[in-house]
Amino acid sequence: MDPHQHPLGRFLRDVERHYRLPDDDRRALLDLPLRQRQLDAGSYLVREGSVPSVCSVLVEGFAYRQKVTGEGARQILSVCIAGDAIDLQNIFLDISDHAVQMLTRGTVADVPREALQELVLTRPAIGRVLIQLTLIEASILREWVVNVGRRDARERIAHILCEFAVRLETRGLASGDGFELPMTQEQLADATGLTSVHVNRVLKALEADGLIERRRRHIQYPNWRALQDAGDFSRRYLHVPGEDLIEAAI
Amino acid sequence: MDPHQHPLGRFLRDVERHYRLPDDDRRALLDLPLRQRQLDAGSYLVREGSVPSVCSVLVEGFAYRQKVTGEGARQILSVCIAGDAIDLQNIFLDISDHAVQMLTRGTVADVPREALQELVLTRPAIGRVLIQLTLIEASILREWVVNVGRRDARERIAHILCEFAVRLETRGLASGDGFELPMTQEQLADATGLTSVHVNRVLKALEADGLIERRRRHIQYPNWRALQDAGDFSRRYLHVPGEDLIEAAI
DNA sequence: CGTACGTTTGATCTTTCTCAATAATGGTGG
DNA sequence: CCACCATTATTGAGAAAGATCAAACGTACG
Repeated sequence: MDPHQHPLGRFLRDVERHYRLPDDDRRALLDLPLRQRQLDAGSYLVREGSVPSVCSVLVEGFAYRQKVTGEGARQILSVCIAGDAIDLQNIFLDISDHAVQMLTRGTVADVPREALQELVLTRPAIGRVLIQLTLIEASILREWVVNVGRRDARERIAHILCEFAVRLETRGLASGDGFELPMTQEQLADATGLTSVHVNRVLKALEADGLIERRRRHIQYPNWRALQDAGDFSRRYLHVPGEDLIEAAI
Repeated sequence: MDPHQHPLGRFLRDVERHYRLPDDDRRALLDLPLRQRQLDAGSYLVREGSVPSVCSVLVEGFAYRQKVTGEGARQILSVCIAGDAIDLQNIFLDISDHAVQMLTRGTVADVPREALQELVLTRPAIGRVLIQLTLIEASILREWVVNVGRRDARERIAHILCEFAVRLETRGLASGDGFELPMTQEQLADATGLTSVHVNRVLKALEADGLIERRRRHIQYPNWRALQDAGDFSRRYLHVPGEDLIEAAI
């Protein structure tokens, strides 16, 4: 069976890149009951404070996690791309501590919470790999704390662009030396703890310095090495499987 | 058996606050092979890039997670308190993406990685509750991204003080309206993305406004409600068990 | 009792924010 | 296909939060 036909195909490919599943475990994941939904940009997948009953996987499009402060400032916490499980958080926590919203139009597959819980707890291979995915998300959050806490605006923007590039490429959603940035400059600002005005100026500066090229939202990096340096970026925190070698080779 | 006698006693009490374990699972955790170590402030529990072979539980004292940028700036990612498991991250990830260092002198109990892995994967109740703990850590990280990304200095400091107060009190390590802050102002700065000079000024301002009182590192908050407001603090993200009620009652 | 570390204070400088206005851009109904 | 509208992007000028630099002051501890 071609996993691309299945709504969870991209998710499963990512899972198995991290840990190869026994046939019956893969089968069990593919046989999970699910309901697909088409969603517009801006629609909520999870609301802060809600009690989730499903666990969604992003089939197509982009989404983002988000929290709003008492003063109404928004902080974006992560960007989900096609193939990401969105609510691993909520499998075993009863109240959502943050919101998830679609960034673009897209498709999600909702899986009943209990069904996934059961697979995680009774099938060691599935448990292991989903824990791994959860831990990688936490690793990315740690890097975001560093990004927002200890890097200046230029480094922050360069860093987040590098992260996108690597994550999209790993998923096969971008090729070579460029990608389509799925967010506005305002959203980029909310992800980096800056204002949209400043993001705009930094993007122009990066462009002026030849670190990126832009046509609308399309970003290219003619000098990938230089962009990584500008963003103090190292892919280690992404825990991309099989890339310890790459890191060692550089 | 009095869990206080056992090195993992505090950890286990915290675990069971989240999810009550069957007797044999509790037994299995207590029977885990472990080696205790006494450590000085500053000693490393985990180094970035290392391949961990043990999973440590903090028995006594404080520790902190940390990452250093290319420019040498340090960002503290979380503070571990007695009873915290330190390397849940590293159970299923092979290379550590950050360092963990003792904040004070203290004691840790090292558990072989494989032994804990096995318990998590074969005993659903243990798997469930350790996943919960991992997810709560991720929730705290999200709040830290917000803190550092979208709050001003005064809010950041007030917020982290509130977080300490609640976490320490929950563990029975602080009582009523005060606690001993286990870190220097410089470390507080590294946790909040500020400079130590500015942290000092903000602390004085909070004191001048009657939000905190200080004697050395001892912090008191005569007006707990006001301190929470100043820090835009809500305990929801800490997922303290049984406190949905409290939140609802306020 | 001196040394090292942590805290406090002042003066100045930078980065980034704020406010405000203008220009592109994409989508929509006629 | 075109005019119009709502977003989004861009630019400028001034303000502010926080950083930096430098020095003095406490306090614990060997």
